[in-house]
Amino acid sequence: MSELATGKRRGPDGLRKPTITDVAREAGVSAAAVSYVLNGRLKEVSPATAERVLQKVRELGYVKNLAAASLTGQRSRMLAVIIPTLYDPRAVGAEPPINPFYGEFLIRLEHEARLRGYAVCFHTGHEEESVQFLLQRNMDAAVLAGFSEWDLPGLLKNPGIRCVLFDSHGHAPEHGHVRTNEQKGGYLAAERLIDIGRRRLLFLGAKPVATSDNVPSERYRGACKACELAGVQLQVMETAVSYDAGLYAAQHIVDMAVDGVVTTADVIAAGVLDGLARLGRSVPGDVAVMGYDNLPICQYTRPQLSSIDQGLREKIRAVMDLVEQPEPGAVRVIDPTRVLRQSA
Amino acid sequence: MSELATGKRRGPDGLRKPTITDVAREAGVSAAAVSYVLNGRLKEVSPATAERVLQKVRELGYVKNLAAASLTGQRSRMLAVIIPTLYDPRAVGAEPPINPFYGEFLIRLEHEARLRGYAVCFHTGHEEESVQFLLQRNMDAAVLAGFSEWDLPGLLKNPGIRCVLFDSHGHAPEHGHVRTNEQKGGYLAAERLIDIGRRRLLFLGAKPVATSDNVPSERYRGACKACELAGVQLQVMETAVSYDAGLYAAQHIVDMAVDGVVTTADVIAAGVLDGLARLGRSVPGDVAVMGYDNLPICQYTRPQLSSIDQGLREKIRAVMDLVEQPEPGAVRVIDPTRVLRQSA
DNA sequence: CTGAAAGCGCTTACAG
DNA sequence: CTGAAAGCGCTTACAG
Repeated sequence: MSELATGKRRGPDGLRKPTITDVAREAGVSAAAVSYVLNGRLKEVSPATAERVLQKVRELGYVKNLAAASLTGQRSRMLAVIIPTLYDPRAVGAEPPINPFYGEFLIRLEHEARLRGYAVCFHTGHEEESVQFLLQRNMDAAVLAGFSEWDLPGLLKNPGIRCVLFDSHGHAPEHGHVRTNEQKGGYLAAERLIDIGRRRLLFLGAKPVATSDNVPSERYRGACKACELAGVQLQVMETAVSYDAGLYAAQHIVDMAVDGVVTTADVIAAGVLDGLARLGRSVPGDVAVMGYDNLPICQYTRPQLSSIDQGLREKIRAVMDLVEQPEPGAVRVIDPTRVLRQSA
Repeated sequence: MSELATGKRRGPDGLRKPTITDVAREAGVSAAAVSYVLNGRLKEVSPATAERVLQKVRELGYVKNLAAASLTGQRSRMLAVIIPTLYDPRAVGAEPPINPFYGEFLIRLEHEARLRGYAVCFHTGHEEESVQFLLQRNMDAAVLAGFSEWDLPGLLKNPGIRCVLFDSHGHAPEHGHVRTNEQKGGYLAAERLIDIGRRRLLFLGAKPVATSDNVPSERYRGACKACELAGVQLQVMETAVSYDAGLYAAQHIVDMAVDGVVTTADVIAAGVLDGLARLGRSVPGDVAVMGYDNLPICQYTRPQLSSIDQGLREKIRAVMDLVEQPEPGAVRVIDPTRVLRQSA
């Protein structure tokens, strides 16, 4: 308490963290001069002074307090990632399964962000909570991942928040957007099944609503197009995005006498694979299955999952480009690719 | 530029984010009064004033700037997670595989932290970089995940950083520690293999150095104990923590005529499974395999992986307890449990 | 090239 | 119960 109440942060050794004032005193210059040196405004300061300051910075182990710096209107070089749909809302309370895609996404984004000098915070709360989070912490930008139309308004009409929308749908002309060509992804998945002779296809995924333009719906539309071109039948079944949902769907797949399945996530496909195995069906013999995301788990399943790779690396770079150089209304669409393994 | 230079953050609509001063003016009180209300120090302020302030807060959509608040010595309610070993250092440049365990860890930690009012940032850089990161951003605490003796010194001898060490080894008596009883984990894994009649075991994992006390070494020691008790042979092979490393190890497993494998990560085990399949060996028939971590991928492999569950949920709670109530030198050791599936 | 001053948004003793 | 003042650590015009 006392150490905090005084406003002087002290470590276990009782030492105060050195401030810009300490450095200034030690170097015999003003705090302003130190600030100039630290910010590379070398024309404001003589080389000799700069050298002396740098020397003291090293000696004292001075590190700039970015929270204070951000207060004066500088950028905080901190970035928030908001992911509202991380947990299956139906699984509240227990330990809900997590789509491993988001772990990949977060960690790879942090890597790219760090190279560009940004720190990343992430937040999985909903609407109101996220807005508070962003406003409170003075974030330079927010990466909104997997948002749909109805999640957006609160976030977007708040002043001072620069957003980049990732795999999100909704009207946000002031912000940048990065997404995969989802229609093409759905098309590639269905096309593969058709190419290997399947004629009764099933689309399996979260809310594939034909009237909306969210991610699963776009993929659905792409799959439809492939099926229409080939004169092939496409049924739909809504499921949660989880292994268990896929497991559960297997019975329906058998009942419907389907011979090819397009999923919207590798984890769903993994569940389908196991469900079908339990029911004695062979994959891809009886039913061919396409995953989506091309996660590492595609290698682990038996048979290994054919999947759609969304070009995550490229998307993440596009996100960071828009964070650094905002372009209101910019839309970067990355083309997905098909990765064939054993399941289709 | 101009908007930032003035220090007034404006949104796309040109509105300044309301500050405590704005609220004070509107409510006809001093900024101090608003601060008191906001911080629940209600005895400092009359109920009528409090009501008026709260009313204006709502009206203006005021949100406290936590960066500013943390400057005056308050807690920032922000927490850093540092994970130095996230990427395989050998795989620099390319897109290195990520152990999915860390994604789980991060996401579940954020969930628990959020419930307790903390935001979480994470950082995967090494030593110097991490120290800078923590110092610059005024973090309340750092969760150091997977550190070994040689990574620690720089972080620990810096003033003002409260740390909780997670699955880490090294001398840090001023900080709290949370870990699994790794010896028991190794013991449980080897014991299972012995129980099902295996007599030639192999330990497969990162740096299982018998002289050190890092995580893999502890597990190794546990496995040794089980083998000694049963008079069973235990060989060792060092591998990276990845699917490919496991795949690669399969040939050696066959060459060594081993009939049971203890791994230190589910991803390694997944690779072993596939490698053995390619070589025409059956699991668990010819070789039984134990994973470690009990990740969701244990369900996806064929055969499904028997594994050691490290009680992540409980560990995360312990971490947050120590973040909120530091106890220098506290060591919370969680017992792992064995989860049997098909591979052993 | 250098320093004193004012300000960022917030909090906390301290007088009234 | 309330307000004016000083301060947290930093930055930026603005005089010298």
